[in-house]
Amino acid sequence: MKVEKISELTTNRLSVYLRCLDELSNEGLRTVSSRKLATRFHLNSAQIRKDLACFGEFGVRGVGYYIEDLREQISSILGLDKNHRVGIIGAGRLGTALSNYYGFTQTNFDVVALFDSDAGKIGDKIGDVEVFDIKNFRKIAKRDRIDVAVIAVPAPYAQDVLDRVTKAGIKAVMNFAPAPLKVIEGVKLKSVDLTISLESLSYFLAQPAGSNGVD
Amino acid sequence: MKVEKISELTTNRLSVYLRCLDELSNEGLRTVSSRKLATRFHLNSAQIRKDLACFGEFGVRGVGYYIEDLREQISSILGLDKNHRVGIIGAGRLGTALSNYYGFTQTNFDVVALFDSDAGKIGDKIGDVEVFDIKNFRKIAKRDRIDVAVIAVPAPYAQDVLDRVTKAGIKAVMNFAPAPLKVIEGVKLKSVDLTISLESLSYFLAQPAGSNGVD
DNA sequence: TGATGTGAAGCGGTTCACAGCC
DNA sequence: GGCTGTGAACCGCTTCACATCA
Repeated sequence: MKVEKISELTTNRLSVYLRCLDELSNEGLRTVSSRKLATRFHLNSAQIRKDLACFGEFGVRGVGYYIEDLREQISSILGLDKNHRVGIIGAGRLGTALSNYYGFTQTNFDVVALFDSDAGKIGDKIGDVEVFDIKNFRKIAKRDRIDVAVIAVPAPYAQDVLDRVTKAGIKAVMNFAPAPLKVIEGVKLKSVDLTISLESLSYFLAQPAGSNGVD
Repeated sequence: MKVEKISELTTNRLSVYLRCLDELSNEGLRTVSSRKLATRFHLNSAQIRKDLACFGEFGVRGVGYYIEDLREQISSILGLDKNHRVGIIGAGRLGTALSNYYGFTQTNFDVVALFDSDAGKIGDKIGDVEVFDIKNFRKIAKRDRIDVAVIAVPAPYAQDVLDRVTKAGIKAVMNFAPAPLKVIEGVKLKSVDLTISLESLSYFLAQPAGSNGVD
């Protein structure tokens, strides 16, 4: 077992492994080897072993991994046994869509508040989540024990929003605005930039057929 | 100018540079050096120069880059001067939210059709986009000249949908389902996995404060 | 002088290959 | 025999440092 710093790429893959194990578990399997996992889900067996070895010796030589045991181990590593309370900033189309997103509703993340600066939206309810004035973020965040912020505002406002939520003590932020943001030490920022993804597709389609690589 | 294979990381950054240049352009600036670009937008100047050098010599020594000229060059490289027609498979919450997403409506991507297998949804209109039976994908894709597919169905159906759209000749696919998908040669697949992003935040929050790296 | 474009060095992640264990 | 865990090799991306040019 390594004690070095864990790469984010490794933890990202743990998420993937977990979902693969869920599928195998649903099929009633009890054990799986890294090779079987790899061939079935288009992964690399050495990488699976190396990723898991960062956190302990979960496997049994000659056998593989016990699926249920490994699921629990990975869940625990990823902190999926702890609940988080999410505040979404931006009650526009994206923000309201996210507040209903099953990824939030079916996991250990609960959306407990929306925020906006538009007086016309403040006080609205999206599902059973209320829209608050962004000016009251600190107060509401404290009252509702929000520990994760989701930025779903237009790009020009994203940095301001990020600064505001980090000043309120939020340590984990997911950003959907297509803008490069600067975050202070000790805060985790994950950006999902659909613009980049779309333009990447655009670039691919602009290449002469067959001359470009594929994911 | 290199003629080697262009890394996807490079083209992703071109998207970022383009938006940075848009901002500078709006401020009325005419030129910018890689160093100024880097310090202002939290980027690396050497990387900017190297990325751009892959496609030509756009800069002027002693001066920097002409903003308007560079914007046009990058737009052209990314194929943003060509229009694309998007079909979204999955008319659930995510699919319908995406069909209204400004990223689609304000760029060279037009959403022209939605698809679903739920008879209760087929024939509906989301905005002015109709929902078709996924069984008719090939026919509608041809009729409406769809060249980009967006997968917004639950994970267990994602691979089937991907196979169907690639068989219909689609060469560029954006996937929102949290599942590792296998794609045939010559097709570009971009996956946006919110589950991974959320679990990454969960992992970070589960670490003892200060022991974990930050983006 | 000031900035680009680029070979070379550095670094981190992936893959290989095998010792060690069940 | 089969599979894990892991040092070593490999590979690709990033960063440095500087020759080159306006």
